[in-house]
Amino acid sequence: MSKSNNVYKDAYNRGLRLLDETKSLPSEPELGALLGVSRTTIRSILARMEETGLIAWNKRSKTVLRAPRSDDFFPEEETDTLSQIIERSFMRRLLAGGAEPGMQINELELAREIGVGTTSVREFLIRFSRFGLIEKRRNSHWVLKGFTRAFALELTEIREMFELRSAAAFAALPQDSPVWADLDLLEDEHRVLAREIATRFNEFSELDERFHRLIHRASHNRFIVDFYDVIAMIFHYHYQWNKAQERERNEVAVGEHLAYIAALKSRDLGKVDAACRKHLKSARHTLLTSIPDRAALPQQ
Amino acid sequence: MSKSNNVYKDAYNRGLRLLDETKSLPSEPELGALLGVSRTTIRSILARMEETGLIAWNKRSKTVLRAPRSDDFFPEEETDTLSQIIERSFMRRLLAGGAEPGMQINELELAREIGVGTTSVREFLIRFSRFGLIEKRRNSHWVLKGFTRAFALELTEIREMFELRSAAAFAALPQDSPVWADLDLLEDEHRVLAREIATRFNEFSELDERFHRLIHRASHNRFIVDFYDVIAMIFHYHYQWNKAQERERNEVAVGEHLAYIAALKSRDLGKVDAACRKHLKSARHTLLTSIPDRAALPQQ
DNA sequence: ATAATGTCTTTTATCGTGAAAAAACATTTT
DNA sequence: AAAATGTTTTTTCACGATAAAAGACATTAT
Repeated sequence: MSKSNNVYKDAYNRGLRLLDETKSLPSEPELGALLGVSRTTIRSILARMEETGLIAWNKRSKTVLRAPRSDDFFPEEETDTLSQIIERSFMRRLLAGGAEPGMQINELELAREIGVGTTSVREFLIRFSRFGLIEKRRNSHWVLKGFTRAFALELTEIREMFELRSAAAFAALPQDSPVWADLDLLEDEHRVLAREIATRFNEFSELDERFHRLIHRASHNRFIVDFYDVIAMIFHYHYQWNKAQERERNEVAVGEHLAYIAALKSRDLGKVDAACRKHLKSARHTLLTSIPDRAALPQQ
Repeated sequence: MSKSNNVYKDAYNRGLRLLDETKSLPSEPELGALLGVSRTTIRSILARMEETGLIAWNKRSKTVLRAPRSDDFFPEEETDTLSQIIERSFMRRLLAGGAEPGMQINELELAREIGVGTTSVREFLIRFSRFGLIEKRRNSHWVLKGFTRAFALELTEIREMFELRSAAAFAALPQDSPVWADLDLLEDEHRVLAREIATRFNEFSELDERFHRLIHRASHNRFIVDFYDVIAMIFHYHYQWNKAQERERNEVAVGEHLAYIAALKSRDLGKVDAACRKHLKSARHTLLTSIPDRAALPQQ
């Protein structure tokens, strides 16, 4: 089958949304920059839009003829990257239970089960390995280390170390740094969310990630910034499967974020440290309580 | 060409060294455990040893007939992993100069130049990316971030954070922990090396790695332990190309290690912290002085 | 009965191949 | 002349295929 055209389909869908807003589309290079794809892909998109009667296309003129209907869009599942598909499948198995630490991971079996080539699975596993959940045996299989209590503790230990340092660096940033404006915007979003938490509590996870990434960026250290990928991945799946008291948890977290933001704005390192510690402590607690404790298992 | 048989060749070479020591070889499973390969590979090795008249092999009896000659060994370069070959090629280019930050990395070109398939190069780049020297642009090329001063500073910042914590954890380990014996052994090796530093200074780098890995392991944190891979990789290549004052540098470092070891044994956290800081400071200095300062380059 | 050897099956590592997407080059339009 | 469009080339991504290596099963020896 070689390569799927999900880049095209995804960009096409996003392109359809542009049609609502204007009478005519901009130049090809501009569209490319807007949708984050090459001109080659833009031209395929335009060609299809012309075919389906959405636009009239002649060289520079790209006039919108009608608004897109829901059946103009490609189905969501066709716009995913192979690597996203594999990740989702893999995490489902991992969290579905029956995935005991020490268990071995079979590339061929995974590939067959998901219906993709072995190369893609191999590449996924290599990329995934930096999360510390799997490990490779030289010229042999991968071993699942498992999403255990030990894993969560090791992860949060580093997270706390990194975030305390980043927060301190953040508070020390000069007044004219653009991050303060970013922080103000995030603060507003937090305020709005706090007010409407009853109905919009599930929007917190995305806000949470943006907030912590902003702070970590102040470290100016690529290893710290990159480590947030591990945390984000874990929290992403954690949020998906642990829905217990989600509203309450998020409400508390929003409050902690606001206190944390106030501390940062005060630029008082003692206050920043305290607010950061408090939030990280409850984040750790939330994560830990959602992990089944299989303490007695052999763990090599 | 599919797969090279370097596993077999490397294990064969290591197997030849066993012939010097005994009159007859152990069972196949035992040999497998000894050389770290499967029985399938062991049997190929035995078959060849029989063919070349090194042993007489009949079921359980594997009698050594003669000592191996130098032409019995496979040439060194045939025993390397593909991934080692690619890494070496890649690092040579990176350090040879002309590799400016921001430069793009072409998988196909690399593959052609090294004479391997693109898959292997891709997998190498994915694995290598965790070192923070390269970065992938979404469905496009890789970008070289470069072995810059900024990189070295970010690397050492994390290293210091992790090692101070590990050293403290180490010093807090109970007296009956086996690490103290390991530490004693390493101390002896340091003493011996200190005495013969004039001629054996180039053996330091390997000892250095073993020492620091022992300390990091005390953290019981996979992220800390794994991070040492980044440091080890950088120092490995750094040692290879910066030979200026190698003897003096290593002599100083051995001394610092001995002081560091003494501090650990004292279990006095203040002393440990001081000795660790002192050593890390000079390690950082050594690394920084060997990096050409191309500060003015755009660095995205 | 345990542990080795002998044989067969499965999995991993690597390549060449081809379609999707990007990038480079050439031509036209404003 | 600058910026767009049109065309061609190159690179990335993903697959199936194949030899090396691992692993499983069957048989034999202690």
